[in-house]
Amino acid sequence: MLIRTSCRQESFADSIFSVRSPEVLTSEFRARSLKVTPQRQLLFRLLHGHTGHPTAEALYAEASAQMPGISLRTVYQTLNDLVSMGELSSLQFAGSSTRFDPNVDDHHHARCDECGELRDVYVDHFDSLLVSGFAGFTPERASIVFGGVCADCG
Amino acid sequence: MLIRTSCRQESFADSIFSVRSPEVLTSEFRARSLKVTPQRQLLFRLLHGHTGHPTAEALYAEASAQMPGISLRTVYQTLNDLVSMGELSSLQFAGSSTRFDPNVDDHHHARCDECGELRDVYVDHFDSLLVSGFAGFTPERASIVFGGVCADCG
DNA sequence: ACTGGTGATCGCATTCGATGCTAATTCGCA
DNA sequence: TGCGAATTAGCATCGAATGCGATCACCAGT
Repeated sequence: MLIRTSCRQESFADSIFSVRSPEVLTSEFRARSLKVTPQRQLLFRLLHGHTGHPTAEALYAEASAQMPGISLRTVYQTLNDLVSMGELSSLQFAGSSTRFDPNVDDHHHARCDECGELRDVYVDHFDSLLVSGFAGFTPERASIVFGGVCADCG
Repeated sequence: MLIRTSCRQESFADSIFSVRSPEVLTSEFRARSLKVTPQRQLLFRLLHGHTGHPTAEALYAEASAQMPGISLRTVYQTLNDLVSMGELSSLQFAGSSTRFDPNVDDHHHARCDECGELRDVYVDHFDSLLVSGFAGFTPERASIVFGGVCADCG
């Protein structure tokens, strides 16, 4: 397949794309009459600065290390809250469990066929695409997933 | 979002995109030492001409009507065989079960946020996209999913 | 500070989609 | 026609995710 790539990644490397700061999330939760418990604060911290695409289980493992006894149920609960507040997005792929994406920027994904590794990619000139077949459908969003092999598996 | 749409759907409406004919699938199965049972023949027929994106359960329901006693297990088995032969593709979305796509043409999808309805769309000028962030990743495939509202739900 | 009320936590049960397993059966080549 | 190999069907199992409910804890208002 033919894909034009740009070198813009250097500029991206400088910025860190993650969920908003624990402080902001705290206010957001309070504003919605949701309580800010130690469990939630821990998850806020874990997510902030997270550049990967962790599963609920992975976050549960990280959280358990710092707070033994925290429940997987609580992790799911908080992640779902964040998703419905738009502070986090969730991704689903065949053959693996839901991944949570702390990057809520407008971006897309590349997924390795071998190991399942997921990386963020940025797409320009999206509006030069020419789409046929909508016929009454009103598009509001688009997400592109590139399949291929990552550097490690190549 | 800004998306250019073309009127090419009229020309597409003339063609029928579905899985290959039962005869072809029969030869394909034989060529791989896979047996062509009545259950499989039935599924070949159901899939051929199918323009939607049925789930395994839906196909099982259709199949059961014509062959009471057929097993859901067998339906999954045959669908998976077809997928690994490249005669069918499978799609997964959050909150719903795997959908099988009899259209193996190069195309993309639009999915209604309300009812989950899925339609095929065709994209031109894909190679005018400018992508950054691959960094070692070798893209081989891309799939675009448009989210929005369909004609019925709008 | 204290306290009441409302939401959260946790762990267990449950759901749902999908697959593993296996005895009995059937396909298809010779 | 017969034999070996693949398939079927049904049940068990699995994994991800959610429902539920008793207990607990945050926090707004006093």
